Amino acid sequence: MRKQGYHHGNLRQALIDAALELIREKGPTGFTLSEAAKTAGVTPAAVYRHFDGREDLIAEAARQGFEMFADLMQYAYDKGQPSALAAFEATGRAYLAFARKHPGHYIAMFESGVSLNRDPDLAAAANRAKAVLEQAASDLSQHIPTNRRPPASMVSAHIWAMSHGVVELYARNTGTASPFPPEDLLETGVGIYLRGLGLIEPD
Amino acid sequence: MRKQGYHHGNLRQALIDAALELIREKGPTGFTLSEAAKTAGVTPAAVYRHFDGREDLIAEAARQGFEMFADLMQYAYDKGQPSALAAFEATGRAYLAFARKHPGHYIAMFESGVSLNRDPDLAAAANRAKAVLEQAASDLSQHIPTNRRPPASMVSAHIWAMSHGVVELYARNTGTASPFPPEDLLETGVGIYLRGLGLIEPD
DNA sequence: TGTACATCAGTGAACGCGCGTTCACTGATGTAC
DNA sequence: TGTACATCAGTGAACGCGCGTTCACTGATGTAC
Repeated sequence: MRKQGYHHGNLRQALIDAALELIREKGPTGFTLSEAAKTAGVTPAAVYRHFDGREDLIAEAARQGFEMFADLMQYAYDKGQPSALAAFEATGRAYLAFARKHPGHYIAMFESGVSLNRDPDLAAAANRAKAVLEQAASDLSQHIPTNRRPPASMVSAHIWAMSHGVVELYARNTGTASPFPPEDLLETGVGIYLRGLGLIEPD
Repeated sequence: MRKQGYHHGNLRQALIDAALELIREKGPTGFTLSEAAKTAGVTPAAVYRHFDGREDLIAEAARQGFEMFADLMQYAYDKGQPSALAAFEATGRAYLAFARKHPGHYIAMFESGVSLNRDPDLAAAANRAKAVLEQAASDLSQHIPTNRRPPASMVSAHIWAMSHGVVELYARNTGTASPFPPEDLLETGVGIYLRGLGLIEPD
């Protein structure tokens, strides 16, 4: 344990990490401030030096998650350029990849019941993530004839919904045996959807 | 309050109803056995005359939910006959309608963390619901040329995922302002998807 | 119909527990002179 | 460099609370004769 602060050395981040691990293991319900403190090797009271309380700790974990999430999707989007289609598909894949790689963050972000509006920083991070997907959807929409073009925000909502659904239903070990790997499910689902938009070839 | 049992008159169902209401209001986290008992006008200990404990009560609420869910989807499926497309679309709409009309049940079923395998009756009810959607997907698949036909269970999983995603992200008052009514979102999303399968006209 | 008895749904008190939070404190770290 | 002091991260004890669960009980309902 490297000491870099006064006593513990970055207890703040250690608490967030402990919280994320507990959330991942036991769900947002199972997470307790006391246990997070214990995991970090510290008294529950020490948490209050860094956070306003239990909710604040979860919110900060969620905020960090949204920052990473937005970064990852932005990176995928950029990497797919200049093809609007490649950028869009990469962004969708980044969604699932993030959920799989950082389940604690994902749960804190979407299942912990924390309000995105409780904190401006949290809201900003969440909006940034949403904006990336909307940008990708908007770029893509340019390739659809105007009269057949759904609003970009609707396309983005469809993809977000399908991604989230796949994560919740099939990318979690919830006893519901997944009939297909989640990645395949999302890939094919988005593929069929894009074909429906007339954006990829029918065959 | 009509008395039809010994003292309370169907306390068992009253407890389930109370649990559903509490789950709807406060989430699966906020639900407590004690409060459900209080709502039903009874001592916490009385719950143990009818259920093995807290988990068992939630599981029973979820089971009843899956029964209704399966019934509703089956009804929608039947009503859409003999058109495979109409049956499929009606089934998808029934999904969202159920989630909107019975949020307590929906949460107990999909967000309470209750394992579908803890009880054979619960598992059976859940499987019945799943089977209806798979049947609808299978009927529909017959209209797709064999070489371009994805497995019916995959189509069913796509629709389930999108429906669940719409419910979780846009049909709940989670502060995330829905850009479109959830019904429209699901309707258009499924429509685009079906077009991608070549099952409805491109225009 | 009336009485004695059996059943069993719900009571009320008690339990041990872990929770989130508060508070005055302590003692290691950092800083001014 | 050395000393006195200020800062403040973390302690440890305490709190009130509501939780799920148990237990011996009570008393209303149902039943046998």
